[in-house]
Amino acid sequence: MTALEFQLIAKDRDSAARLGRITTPHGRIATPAFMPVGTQATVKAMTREELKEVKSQIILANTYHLYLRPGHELIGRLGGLHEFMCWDGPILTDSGGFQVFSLGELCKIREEGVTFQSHLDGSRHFISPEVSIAIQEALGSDIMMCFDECPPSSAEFGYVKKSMEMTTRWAVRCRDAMRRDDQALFGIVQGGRFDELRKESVCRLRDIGFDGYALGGLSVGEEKGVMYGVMETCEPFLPEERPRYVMGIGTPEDLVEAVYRGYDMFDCVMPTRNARNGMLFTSEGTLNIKNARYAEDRSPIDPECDCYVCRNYSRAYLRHLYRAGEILASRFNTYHNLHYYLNLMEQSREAIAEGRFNAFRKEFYNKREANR
RNA sequence: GGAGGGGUUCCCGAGUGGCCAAAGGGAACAGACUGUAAAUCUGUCGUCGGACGACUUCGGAGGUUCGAAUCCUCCCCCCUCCA
Repeated sequence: MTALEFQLIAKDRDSAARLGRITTPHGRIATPAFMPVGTQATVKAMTREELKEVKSQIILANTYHLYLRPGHELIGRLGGLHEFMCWDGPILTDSGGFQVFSLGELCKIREEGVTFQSHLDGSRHFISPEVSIAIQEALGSDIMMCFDECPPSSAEFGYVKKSMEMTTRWAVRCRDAMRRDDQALFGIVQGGRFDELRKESVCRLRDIGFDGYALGGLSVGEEKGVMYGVMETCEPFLPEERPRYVMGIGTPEDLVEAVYRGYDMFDCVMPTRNARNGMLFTSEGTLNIKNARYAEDRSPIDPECDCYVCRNYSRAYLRHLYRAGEILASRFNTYHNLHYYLNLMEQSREAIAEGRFNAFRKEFYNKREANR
């Protein structure tokens, strides 16, 4: 598999943090990297130009959603996802495994695959590892994800063990189903909160061999300590020369902690969804732009931020836009939040490159503490 | 001038003798959101008190009744139609 190259550029002295570079057919990605989520072939509220302005290097799209609408075959006929959505950078597609988890009762999971009902019209469908890969190949993403099962954090050992073993078998089927050689495939580590299952999952995936390795089944309701613990458990067993992706995280703190523990790629709906719900990220913590105390606040969202929104607009105006239900509120809030996340990653990379990630991490927390 | 309809808690609006501090919606205030069924969802929303409760409310004033937003009398205001 040569569709993806990973170069390890530097390792932090005092932590597991690492600086790297991924090369895909659609460009390079400096890691650690945050990947904005564009489930339905759009990062909600953002144009391509805006995504570039905030320095998005790679974005996500979702197999499940695009299969249902507009249909992966249609996207394939139109030249693939890059051409369809007019994004010429790298794209990672999630396999649809997470939807099996989040759609709950609409799904039935068996060894062959998952039968489910569309959340759009109730129609019945079937996705297996082979189908998921076929969809992702039609979409033409740079990085495909294995089709996996993502159990809730409350799942007990016996269930998680069986689930992880099935996910591992599915991983083999995914790899065997690949027909194209210009796409990379990442395996997904499962095993819930159980260290021995996580270890086993990592080792078995490593034996199969993937272009990169992802931790799945995190940020699904478990305690922070469990999440960080799983990262620590898996890290020593992950091949150093391959990118490591923690799926679905997280808060800014989660990202800093994951980088600290040696992970390279992250994605989360938090900056985009929460933006649309009025929650903004700043160097001093979060703020809810809906709150009455910003009614006459002339300051920018984050005094330390140099994004387009912070350079031009006041909290008072953004609060007004939100309350008035104006579409610009979603756009500005999303723009700022993505800028914050992507900037946090850029700063992390600089810190690692300069061998001061620990100090960076400490300062990150100090600023928050000072303004509580 | 005549006929009819109506004034309800910040707004709109249900309620027409007790189960009404009063449905529902909006606004307001606060919270949640982690591989997006999300520009979504939850809570509070007369005053005071932890809960139970107490007190003050349904245009105004009086009255009937054990009990009134609901019935009666007068007054004030608004709307529609006719002249």
